Amino acid sequence: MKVEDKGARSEGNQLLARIPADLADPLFAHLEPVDLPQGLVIEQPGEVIEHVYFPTGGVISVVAMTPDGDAQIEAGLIGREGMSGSMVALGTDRSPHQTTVQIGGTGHRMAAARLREMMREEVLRKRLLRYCHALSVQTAHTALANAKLKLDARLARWLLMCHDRLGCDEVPLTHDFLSIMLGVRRAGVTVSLHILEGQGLVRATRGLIRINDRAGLERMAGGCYGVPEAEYARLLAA
Amino acid sequence: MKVEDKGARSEGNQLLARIPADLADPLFAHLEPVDLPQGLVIEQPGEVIEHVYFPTGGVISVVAMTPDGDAQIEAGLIGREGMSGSMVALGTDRSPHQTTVQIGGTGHRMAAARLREMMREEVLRKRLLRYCHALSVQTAHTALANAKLKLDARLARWLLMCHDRLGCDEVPLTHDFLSIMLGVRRAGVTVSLHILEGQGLVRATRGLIRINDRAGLERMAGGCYGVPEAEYARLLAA
DNA sequence: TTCTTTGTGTGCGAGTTCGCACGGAACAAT
DNA sequence: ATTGTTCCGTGCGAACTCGCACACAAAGAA
Repeated sequence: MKVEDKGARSEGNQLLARIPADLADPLFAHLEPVDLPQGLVIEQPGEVIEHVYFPTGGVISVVAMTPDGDAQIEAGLIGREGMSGSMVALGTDRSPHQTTVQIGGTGHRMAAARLREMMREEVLRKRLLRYCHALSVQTAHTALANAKLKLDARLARWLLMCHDRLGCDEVPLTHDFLSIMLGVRRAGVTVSLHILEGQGLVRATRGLIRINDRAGLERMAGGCYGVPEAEYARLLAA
Repeated sequence: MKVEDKGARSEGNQLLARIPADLADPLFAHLEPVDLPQGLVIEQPGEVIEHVYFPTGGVISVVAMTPDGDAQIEAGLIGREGMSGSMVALGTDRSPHQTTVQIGGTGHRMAAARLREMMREEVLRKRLLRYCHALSVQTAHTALANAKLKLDARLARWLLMCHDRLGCDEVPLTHDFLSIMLGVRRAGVTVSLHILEGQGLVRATRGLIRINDRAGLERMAGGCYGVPEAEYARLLAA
């Protein structure tokens, strides 16, 4: 294996980065590179999870829903900083949520059974459990945003979280997709985007939103962006 | 130690119940019975958690907030089925949330450091991590309820979750307290309670809400109650 | 090109919650 | 019995989002 290989594989996903070499080798032996096309359903509610995914690009979202499926909302956003299937690390093989690829990208996957074995390694276990905590803080603040923010602000927050994970100023999504994530009307998203555009924070064209002013978006999100991100940084960054 | 003692201590908190005897004895040696008066602040955002609490009565709530504290919402409800300080089990000693006693009661507490040691025991670790998962499902569905339900339904859901944890039809709370938990106006709670009362689901008097019709409340909550409860039952009940 | 699909812009009435504000009722303490 | 405090009921205009509906525009297929 060439030196770049290790660098490349470590850089791709931040959860898997900075793992000690003696652990990294067996770990990566169980990882399989995968494509993550937009729309791919990774987990279905109540169904056994076969693989967990470590994105290196793109965005995955966890959607909480009622059993009949007539109400749904995004409860978690996952990119190269995290992983899907965190509940496997918590000792269960399924969950009542649906998980899909929001923005296409790439990543690595591992059989859920392998992950359960690898969790015996203390370094990895600690890291993944801390991520579970960070993810649950994110979900809690989504609950906060859903309850207290108006649409413009929620949209700003969502775009910021997406921007963090993409590492790129262009978010390839339609208003329709966003409206599902935020649990609002498609027309409402259109209007709110105009407000953000009016302030020069973003620029929207057909199926694409370009982030122009992060600081402005953070202001717009009114204190509801940042706490989960800080918690992640505290526990899992460099 | 008398036989009843073990029965009593095991029955009190459902997370600690049904722990094998050889583990239960060292575990309970580290537990200290405590009173949980309404209003007691158990955790402050960003401050190190000294103890984790296993309620045997009453209700504890986890509140997510912005750093300045001018927006806050309940993100988790904990009773005798669970514990406070689950993030200690996930490997961190603090969180950005505030945790307080909503409805006074009793419980046991353990030093956070002791819990970290006890987590080496596989049986306990598995059980607590599964609880972390159940709690995060609860938070996700709170996000769902906050986004999609109107106030009557959210209130119904909240009362149901409280009822589960109290094992008693009387919820001793003021409209003001409820309004903070739900992140709405106090007056809004008053009106919504009248709607529930109008349908004979509850009966409210000064500082007290009596649950009359659980099934009716579940209908009112429109599918947003039940999923986290089922997940808990699947993973942690008998 | 022409047609079709998909995505976006807009309008309007209705429903929900907000913010504010005040009156009255229950309870505790003196 | 009086006072002070907490809690509950109510009203009103403003703000936000909804649900529905339709026109237009851009991209792709025939």
